[in-house]
Amino acid sequence: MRQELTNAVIDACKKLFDEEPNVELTRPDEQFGDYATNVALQLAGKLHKNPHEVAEALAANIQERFEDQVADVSVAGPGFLNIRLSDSALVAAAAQAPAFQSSQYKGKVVVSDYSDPNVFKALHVGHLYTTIIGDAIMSLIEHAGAESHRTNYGSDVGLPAARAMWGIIKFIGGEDPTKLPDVPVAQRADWLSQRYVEGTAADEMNEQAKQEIVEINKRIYALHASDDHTTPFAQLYWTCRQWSYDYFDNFYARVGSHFEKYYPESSIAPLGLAVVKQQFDKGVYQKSDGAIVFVGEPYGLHTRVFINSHGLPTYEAKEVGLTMAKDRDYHFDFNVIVTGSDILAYMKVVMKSIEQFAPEVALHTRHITHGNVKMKGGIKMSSRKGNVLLAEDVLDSVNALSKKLSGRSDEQTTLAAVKYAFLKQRIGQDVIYDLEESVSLAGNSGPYLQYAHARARSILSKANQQPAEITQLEPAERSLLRKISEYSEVLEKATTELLPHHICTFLYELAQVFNSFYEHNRVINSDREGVRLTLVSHYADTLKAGLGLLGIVAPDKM
RNA sequence: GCACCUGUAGCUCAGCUGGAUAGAGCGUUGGCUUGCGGAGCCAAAGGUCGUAGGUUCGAAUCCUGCCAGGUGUACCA
Repeated sequence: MRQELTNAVIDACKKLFDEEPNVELTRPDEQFGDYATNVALQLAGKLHKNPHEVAEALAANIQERFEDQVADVSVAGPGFLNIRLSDSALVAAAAQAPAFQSSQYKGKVVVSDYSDPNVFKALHVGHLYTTIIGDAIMSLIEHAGAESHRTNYGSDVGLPAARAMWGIIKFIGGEDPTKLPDVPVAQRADWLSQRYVEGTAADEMNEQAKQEIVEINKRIYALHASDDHTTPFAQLYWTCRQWSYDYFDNFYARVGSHFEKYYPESSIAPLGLAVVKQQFDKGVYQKSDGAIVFVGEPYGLHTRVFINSHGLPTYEAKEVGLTMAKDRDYHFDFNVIVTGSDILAYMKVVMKSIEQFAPEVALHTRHITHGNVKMKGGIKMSSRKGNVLLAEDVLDSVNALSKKLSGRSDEQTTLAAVKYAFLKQRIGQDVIYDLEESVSLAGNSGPYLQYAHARARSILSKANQQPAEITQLEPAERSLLRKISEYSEVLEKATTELLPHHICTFLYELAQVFNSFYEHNRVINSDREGVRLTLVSHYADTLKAGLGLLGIVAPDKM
């Protein structure tokens, strides 16, 4: 309906004024109508006419075209054209399947990587955030018709791994894998992250430890190169590495995420190294101070090291390897990478270098960046200092808060609260995490929406009549249906911009409209029960669909 | 220094491809429960949209300067 109206407005402008302006139908305040456009204001200046006259002429023309579907076209304010649909047209618009197939994504292969935790380190609130964001973005793309593949770039080599290994060896008093069973299963993840913190501290404070860690770093690469699983050092490494992956899997299962593939850095580094070396020979990369770099200055970027002077690949070379591996494995149409905004500049250099030898790969890669999660007061967390808020602690503390409120522990409510709290904010800026204020269970929150859904389902389950076809609407009913009809437009916007927060904003507004309706209008045992049941049913389905895209369960009871 | 991002109510945020009285939540104050689930509803107070200019019929939204904060700026990720 929206598209038909848009076309009609354009056509009317052509016929009446021989102009083809940019027409966008917006959703105005309800008092003005269902759709509005400012074309008359645009044209008036150009034509040197009074905007009201232009608008009046357009209004009459548009009204003629839609006898049944448009109830009213009026001119208001400085010259806005306000269109009000007839009840039957509104019913039809709202009944449109909430499916939205985007031509941009339909049938396309989209591969993503996000979350990207480091082996040996604990998952902190930042991982939780990036996982939730990444999931929602991929849901949107998937829902738009893409064939999606979610991957996770887990780092298991490099300096952080070396620091952790140093800490492990020091703690157990030597390269002795038989000591590992002493660590209780439930504490493995915590134990590893402690060793990492110790290794990092030593690396920064102690010159001898620093030397040892450089050596360990080389040995880790070497054991991968020789596929060593037998030496004590290798056994220590592989066992602890597996502990980390088990821990990741458990956590992702808890939040409802699933990655079809891990790309461990160890398997990516050789490819990155090879590609960079190969392209070095072809002149893409250059030698500088014993390292291999990409010179970014000609492109307005800066120069970065891809292979360091020890011959080891840096993050940049690994990122080259990862991108090429994803293309090799999936032949993607789109490659989506979700990370914190702190690596924006690096990624530009990496992609610019890839563009030199695989332009289509670089062109089809979209790097989405988000802000950092900060503590109340804007304090930045640091895993190196060990003062992080762990991902699981966030969930556990919200769970405890929820239990205090409702008297029982409910993981679905907890996840809804946390996911929604993170998703409702536009992606890009830092988010402040505060248990009391940010992760709320009331107001504009996930649990509010779950509750709203459960109430609606409860009404439906207690109904006496069957839902009836809507032929005519009372004002409050119309407001509700009007809001429901916005869903497909919101979905389109969220998908086009890859910004899930638009869905949050809409769902909350929708629930508010419904709750207000519900408070003032009886459904069951009213003389309009059948019609209202249809509305409630439609509303509940819309809520459920929207929450589903956000990765939030919409329970029938709670 | 340079580059990028941010600055909207006490707090946390929407609104930003220019448009009709700048909106929510939390918090504060006051109402609503013999009725479909009160995690709810209704209402009030609270804003020179960082600041100074510019463009425009019209600017929170676009442009420029300034102020404040954040991130990045070669062998960490």
